[in-house]
Amino acid sequence: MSPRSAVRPGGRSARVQQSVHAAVLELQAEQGRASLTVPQIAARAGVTPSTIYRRWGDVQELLSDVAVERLRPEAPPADFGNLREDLENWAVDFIEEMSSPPGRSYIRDALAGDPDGSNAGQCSAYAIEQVEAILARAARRGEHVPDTDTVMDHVVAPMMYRVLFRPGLLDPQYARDLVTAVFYRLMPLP
Amino acid sequence: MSPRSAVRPGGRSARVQQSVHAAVLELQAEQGRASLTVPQIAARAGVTPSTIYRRWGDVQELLSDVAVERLRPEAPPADFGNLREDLENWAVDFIEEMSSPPGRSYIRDALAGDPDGSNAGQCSAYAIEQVEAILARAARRGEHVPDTDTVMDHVVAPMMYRVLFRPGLLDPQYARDLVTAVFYRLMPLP
DNA sequence: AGATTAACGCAAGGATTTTGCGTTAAGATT
DNA sequence: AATCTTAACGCAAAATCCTTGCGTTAATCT
Repeated sequence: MSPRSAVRPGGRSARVQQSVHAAVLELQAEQGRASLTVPQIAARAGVTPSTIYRRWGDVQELLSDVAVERLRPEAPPADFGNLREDLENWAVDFIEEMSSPPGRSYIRDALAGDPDGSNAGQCSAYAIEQVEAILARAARRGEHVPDTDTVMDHVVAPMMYRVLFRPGLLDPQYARDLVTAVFYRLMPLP
Repeated sequence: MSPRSAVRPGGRSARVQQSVHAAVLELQAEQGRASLTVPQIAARAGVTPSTIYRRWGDVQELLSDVAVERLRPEAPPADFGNLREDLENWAVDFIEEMSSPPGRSYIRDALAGDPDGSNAGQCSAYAIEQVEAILARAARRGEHVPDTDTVMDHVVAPMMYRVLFRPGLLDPQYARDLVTAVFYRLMPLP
């Protein structure tokens, strides 16, 4: 749920949403998100504060809304011709994006202003979508592929756990090692 | 960091912290955490709002402080005599606590009002402490044990990911399956 | 016991949030 | 295309919350 409830999709409402989002991004870049206030965002966006309060409720829900939009993947995962490289490169890109200061900030904002968990669900839906694209492509090639949930549990989840709870233990090699472990697990036992 | 900076540990400061924490828990139980305000908490605790503002900054940091305290394990993991059962039972307890409505609420609060990530770090430190206790006990018995990080990455992280991002996919059997997978991985390959 | 100073209470001033009401314009109907 | 309905907006007043200066209390140190 971007805005508080179903919003008229076009015209003035769309313009307001766009200018408010743009104002948030501008002000975040200028002064960080700690000191953002609704009246300030409203002034920059050219709307009245009450418009923001009625539509988003408070600053956090607005920031959560903006964060989810910025976390949406912009392109399908790159195709390297085989599952292993596809997964490894996607995981490395993912960890680099999510562990960067803005990435971590967006994740925390997305979770913080999300009373019903729908924004968090959208974040995982983005990751699932990307993983499934990689797995489906590999399956079409005839490769043996793990379940989506296996990749989510053992590649995505460990990375996100460290982003949220253990920053400082994150580097591209960690992402590669997690992918390697999934392939190791994929091999048949004696 | 519970309070904003080093706080005098005893006497009046300790009483204020205790009564404020108690007030938060009471009001949370009575009316949920969405409508909590600092003046309301202050009134219930018998202190002035400025005391709370100066010590915790805002409602979120206070809630984060309270949440971390409630997430602290109360006892060391139960001893069933072998690693497998110790881990399985601990993981089941963990998932039940973390996926319950209050558990999820505390985790989200702990993350939300935590500008520098220290409260989040404390949460993972609690889990690490419990896991290490289980592993050390098994090692003393002479059992073959996985690394702490392996358990954190492939048991704790997937559970926490689902708690935060995919509620509805959580049950005790999932916790057991994650532990099973770690043991499967522990077996030597041909 | 006395000195030092962190933490608290009070109260004023400033900023933010809420709310009622009139107006605008998006989407539906004919 | 003109009209109707009502969601969304702007404005402004009122309520609430947050900040801050200053005097007081009491925890800690010597």
